[in-house]
Amino acid sequence: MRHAPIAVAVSGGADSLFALLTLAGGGAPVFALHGLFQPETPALREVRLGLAAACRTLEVPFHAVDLTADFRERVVHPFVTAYAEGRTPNPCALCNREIKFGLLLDAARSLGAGCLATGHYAKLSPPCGREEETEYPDHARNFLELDGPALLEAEDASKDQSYFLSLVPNGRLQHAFFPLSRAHKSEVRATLELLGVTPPQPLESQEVCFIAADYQSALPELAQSLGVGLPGPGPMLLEDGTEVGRHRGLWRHTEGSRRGLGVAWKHPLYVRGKEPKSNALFLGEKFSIAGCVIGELNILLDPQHWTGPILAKTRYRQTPSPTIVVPRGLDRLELRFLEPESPTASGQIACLYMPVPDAFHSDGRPVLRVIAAGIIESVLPV
RNA sequence: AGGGGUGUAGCCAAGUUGGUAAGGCAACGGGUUUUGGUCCCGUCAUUCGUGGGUUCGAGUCCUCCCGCCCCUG
Repeated sequence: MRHAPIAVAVSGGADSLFALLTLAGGGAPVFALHGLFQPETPALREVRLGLAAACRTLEVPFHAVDLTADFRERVVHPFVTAYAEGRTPNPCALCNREIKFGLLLDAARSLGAGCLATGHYAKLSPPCGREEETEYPDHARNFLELDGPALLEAEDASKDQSYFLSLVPNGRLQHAFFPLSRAHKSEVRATLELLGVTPPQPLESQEVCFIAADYQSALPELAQSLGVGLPGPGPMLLEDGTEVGRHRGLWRHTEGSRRGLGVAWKHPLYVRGKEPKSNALFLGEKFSIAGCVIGELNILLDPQHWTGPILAKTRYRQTPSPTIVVPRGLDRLELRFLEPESPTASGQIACLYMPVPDAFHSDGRPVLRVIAAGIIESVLPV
């Protein structure tokens, strides 16, 4: 039986190139798909041409699709709007939902692909277009078969990106494929080196891809180009109401942050909260939060199966920690952390995990499955 | 005007019986990192309001002047 080809999303970086090489070497029909997310600069043009050249060498068809307008509308605009309204957005999570596994996946399928592979470090069980894996015991398989495919943490814990993928709906994950699920970063580098392949974009993608430097210096211009107004300077207040200075815009600060306040105090001052209405920034000592309320939910496993311990992650680099989940109406969840967590902000992503029974990574830690995620609307004080 | 106090880096602030300038904050730089943030590391006073003096040696003692604060009139 003839399988539909697999499209491989190639950004120009090492990880997606490794994904392409892995699949192209596997004998299955593949083609490369390069999404243009931003207006093409000379540097981006170099990346695109480099990818096209690499694909010619590999004898893999290469396609490029222009998604700049959609990216601007669905990722950049909400990003700017969120800051303007006092939230702290997570554009990467939105991009995965809207663009990579939204429009780019659509493009892949309209080009005849059955699946879209990307260079993300995450795991799907079963992977798109493949049989269920047999590496786990029965308990695990029974759990993984519920509402599949199951989105799992990657083998390489330090690179796991399931958090950023957690807003992608089930129906979309069915067509996703992550060749790097078991790869380690060092392996990716070594393989590329061995094959003598140099990624057209040598630097790791980090920070916000559509912002060259830091967001603070780029946001005013972005906002202006999108016609979004950013609030201006306002007071910085201690909790007793003492004004200790002026901030240059609430969007420059986020809850829990310390740096950039410019206020010399007896101890470090942290942002305890913002009040868009009065344009005030509240400062105080370092603090923790007891939980949060999330909306815009993406339920990946029916809550009737949420019978085991649930772990939550409210930021990318955080060990998932035990949480009680309480429904709040029909479309919200309240997370109550068993232990206080460091602060997070509205607009950020909370991702919920459950350990897969009897399933462990090679380093012994349990395999975690993403069961739901949502966007943080408010945080609960300790 | 009189009495008391005080003056150490951008801010706060230690500096012991004089011995050759702690620490915190901020800032800047770097590290970790496909969001923001946290965190970690590094850099940051040849000089202690100013001018003299005592001393082998003074931020630390004496003294002049200057500034600021408080109290009394």
